[in-house]
Amino acid sequence: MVSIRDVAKHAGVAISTVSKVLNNYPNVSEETRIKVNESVKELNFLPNSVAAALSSKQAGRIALLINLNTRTQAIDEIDMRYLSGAINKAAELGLDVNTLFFSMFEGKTEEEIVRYLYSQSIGGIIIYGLSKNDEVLQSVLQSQIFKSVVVDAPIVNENTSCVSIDQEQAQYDVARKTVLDNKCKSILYIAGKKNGYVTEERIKGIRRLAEEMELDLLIREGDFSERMARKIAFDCARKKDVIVCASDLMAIGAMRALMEMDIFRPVCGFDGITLMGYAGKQMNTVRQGFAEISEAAVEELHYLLNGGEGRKLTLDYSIVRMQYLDIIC
Amino acid sequence: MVSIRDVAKHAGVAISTVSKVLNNYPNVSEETRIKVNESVKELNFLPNSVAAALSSKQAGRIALLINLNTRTQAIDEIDMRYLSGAINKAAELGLDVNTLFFSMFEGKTEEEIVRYLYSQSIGGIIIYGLSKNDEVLQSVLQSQIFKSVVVDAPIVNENTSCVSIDQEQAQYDVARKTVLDNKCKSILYIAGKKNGYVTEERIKGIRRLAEEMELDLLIREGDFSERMARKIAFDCARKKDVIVCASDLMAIGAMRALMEMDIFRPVCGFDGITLMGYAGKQMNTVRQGFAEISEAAVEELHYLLNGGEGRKLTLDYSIVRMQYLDIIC
DNA sequence: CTGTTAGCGCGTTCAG
DNA sequence: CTGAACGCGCTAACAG
Repeated sequence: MVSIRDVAKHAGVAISTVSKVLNNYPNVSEETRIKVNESVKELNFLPNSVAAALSSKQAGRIALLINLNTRTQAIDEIDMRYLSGAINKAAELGLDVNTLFFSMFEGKTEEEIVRYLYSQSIGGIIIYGLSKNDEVLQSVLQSQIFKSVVVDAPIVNENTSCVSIDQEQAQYDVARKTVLDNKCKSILYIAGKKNGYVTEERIKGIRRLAEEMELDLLIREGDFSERMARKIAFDCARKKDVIVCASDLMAIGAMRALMEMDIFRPVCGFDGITLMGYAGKQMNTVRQGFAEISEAAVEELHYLLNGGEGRKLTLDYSIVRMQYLDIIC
Repeated sequence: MVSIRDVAKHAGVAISTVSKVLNNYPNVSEETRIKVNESVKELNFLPNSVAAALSSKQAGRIALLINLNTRTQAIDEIDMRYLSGAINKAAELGLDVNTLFFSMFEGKTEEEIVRYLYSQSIGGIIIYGLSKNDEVLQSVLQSQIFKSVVVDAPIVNENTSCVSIDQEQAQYDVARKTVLDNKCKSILYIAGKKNGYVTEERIKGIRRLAEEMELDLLIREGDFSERMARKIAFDCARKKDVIVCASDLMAIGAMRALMEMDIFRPVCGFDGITLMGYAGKQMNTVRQGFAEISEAAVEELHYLLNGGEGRKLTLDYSIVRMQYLDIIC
């Protein structure tokens, strides 16, 4: 295994000089910089990230904290895209990644969690799927011990950024398109989980639309569950012209109910997951680029780790019509 | 941050003694062992795994190599279960995990891959979804530089174990049950991918069944694709009594075709994924415990890293009937 | 059985 | 602008 020492010897300079070149420090002459870089290439040197982490004390190691959805298991797709987006981007930026699940911290205190992260020499974390009920993780964020990026939850402080699409506007847009396409006068809105940050934003969006277009609006809580959405649709769909759902999964549930009741109502969803293809219908949905969101989160964490200050980032989305052939081909 | 030095001081012993206790080395008296353990608890000490990895030179760091299925995106569920099973078990055993995707190694040479793994101080790898076409990864395994566990591919040598269910028997079992339940005389078998290790085993299973029960057997390659399976079913389903598919996803495709053709044929699948619920029908399938398989793989790697020798492990499976209500409730 | 010592590979002062 | 020297937290020989 070729180490930084070998490179130094080969280039005829000191170890620290090599280190400076590798980490793009200023005080190195262009001449030696080139010499070192050549040696690096010739020897195929790749710095040992473990040693680097130990030495520089938590600089390039980050943790991905994922809230695996064990109840509604069908939406692994979202977590998987988050994961692969983050891991790929991290590799690109030279960050080491540690994937962790919320379940590993169940019943643990804030102190225990912090200690564990310390023991892994972790300097920054990205949190996916945080809800208001995760008090312990919330206080880890508040403590600001780690640089953090929160996906889809509005938490910002000096060391914490948040990344998300504009949920309010997206819900407004997709619902508006569906309403206009079908000339509706009343809406059944099946909302998400009670304490979800995202849920509230989306409700604001649908409320704004209803006001602007003077639509009759009925809101029910679907808890992001297909089954619940199905039940709600059974109970309320007849009375309304269109069904707007806060997730694709719930949209599937609603469509099931409509098919069983043998009535037609336009339905729209939210997320743009592939699973949609299996419902056998087509509909409007908000396509969130989960991988892209995750990549942005890693970049943002990288920025924080390099001294940046916490901020709120808003990403783009698009309204698309999903249909069977789009997906399977 | 409390380090091993603090523990040593607190317990009134040398640093190395603490290290020995932590790693369960033999030459320590029961007395000091207890003393040290008490100090560890009092100080809430958690060893820094990065420093340990650096010092002990690749001992507790393993890589998960996952072949993300980008074409048929619907089966993220399987990879997700593999991942969570492995990560949880690794945490339990005190192993550090690095999650990597095949795509990160595309176009890379064996040497580059090895160097990268070295740079991460990785001592062992687990490979999911390896096929005969992945020549570079194959040669990494052959080189035996890393202790390895291969899931679902029959590669064994001194430093490599493989873990899998008995594919041949499982295919035999699920098809047999379906045939007996429906009194069939002929089978359409939609097989998997051409160069898949698993595909061949399953074909053996269906062949054995056909011989034993004197059934007419037609085999077609479905490439694990829903769309391909749908097409095959369109072309061949009428002529046969039952459709046996080498994956749940293909079973969905076949069922779609049957519905469109408005004919009935019993269908059986393989995997037991949740996605099945969305097909709206019920059928027999082989339930593989993906998380359990993955846990076993990590345990096996742990065994190899501690000096064990490569071997072949076969795990259990069950034949189940999947149906809508099972899944959503 | 215990303590001392020397690294692991790298980052980072601080003289020169 | 360069290089020697120290330390990160831990493991592993070796001495005592």
